[in-house]
Amino acid sequence: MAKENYTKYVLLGMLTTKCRTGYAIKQMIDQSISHFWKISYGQIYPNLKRLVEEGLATVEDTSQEGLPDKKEYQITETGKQVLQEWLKEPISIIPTEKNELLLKLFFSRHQASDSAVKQIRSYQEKLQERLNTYLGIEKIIRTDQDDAEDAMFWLITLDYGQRTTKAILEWCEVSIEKLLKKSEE
Amino acid sequence: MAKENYTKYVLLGMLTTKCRTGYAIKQMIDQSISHFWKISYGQIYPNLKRLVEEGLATVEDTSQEGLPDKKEYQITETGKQVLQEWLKEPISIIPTEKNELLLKLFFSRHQASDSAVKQIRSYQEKLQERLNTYLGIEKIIRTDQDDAEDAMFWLITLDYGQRTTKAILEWCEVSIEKLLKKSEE
DNA sequence: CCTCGCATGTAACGGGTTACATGATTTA
DNA sequence: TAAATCATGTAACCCGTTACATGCGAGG
Repeated sequence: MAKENYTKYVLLGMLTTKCRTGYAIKQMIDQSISHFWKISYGQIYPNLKRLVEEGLATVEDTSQEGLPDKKEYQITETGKQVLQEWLKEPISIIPTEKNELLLKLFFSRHQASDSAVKQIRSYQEKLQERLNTYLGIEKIIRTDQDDAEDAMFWLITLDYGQRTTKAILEWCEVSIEKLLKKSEE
Repeated sequence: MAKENYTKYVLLGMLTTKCRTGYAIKQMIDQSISHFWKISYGQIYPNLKRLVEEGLATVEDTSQEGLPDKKEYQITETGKQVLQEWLKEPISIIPTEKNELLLKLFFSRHQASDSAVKQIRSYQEKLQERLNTYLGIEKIIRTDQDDAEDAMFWLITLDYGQRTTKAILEWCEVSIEKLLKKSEE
């Protein structure tokens, strides 16, 4: 029941795009999958090294004029196979995402109603910002013709974010109303 | 920027309900907030101990006939205050939940379309089950008149789960269609 | 001269899961 | 007699975040 090392597959997948360096991968992630998968350099660099050790990628040191040296990674055939096998593997469990707002609401009997309403409102604002970010990402994907082959799948993942965000936004409205009604009584 | 120890507040909150022992808390969580907050004994017991050390709860050893000994916890006044302060504190960030399905879809250009469709279908089934679980929880909440004061808030958190799940279910339908259309071409 | 962008890396720390250990009683 | 329920607890391990360290070059 070993926990899967997803980072490995993220890196492998990213190496199938134009990304070649740890730095570029990080940037790419921030602009594409960051709404459902964040990653830090603390994970990227050690794991890239590991990929090479496992024969799933190769490195090449490149010195650039006027810029710091890079390590350019490339996925190997074995790496591609490992990626494809993982893609086929069915997802075992849908993990439950922890939600601090819901946790607070769950115990909100110990709080004034308007205080709970405030919490939801601030959540709402943040979600609205998030929705805007999604629109930004969508623009990037639709503009960048380099990745036309990938675009469709990327847009599907984006759609997920947009739909769920909208649903939660509606929930915010409804819940605020419920709470206000209650405090009127 | 210290990471908050949410477990502490979960336990504090649970101690405001009928739960008195670590075992009972675990059960309660599994039946109520498990859809947005899971917890294991490995967290519960050490943290209960810590609550007592910090004066947020008290313990009492109880021996029962025919049953193992228990440690009955009770929240203190300080504990209640700490809980209430935390409830008021606005949520800093909405964390991004990691989603394995989206990760796979994002890289699905390296996979046959029907394989991606299979992934979504299996996700769909799991979500359907989850929706059923939510209905089960709803029944428990609506039946159990012990917790009438809490019920409203509990139902609000449930509603969140139901709405988002339905939205994702719709997304599944739409995405499958998109993929099928694509493979027809 | 300072900051930003490019670029790589590590160590400490903290949270959480899993597996293991124990043990009584009831029920099938 | 085996399994399930009640009940508590720990240690190993993994994953990930944060903070820190380094260093060059361009532009303001």
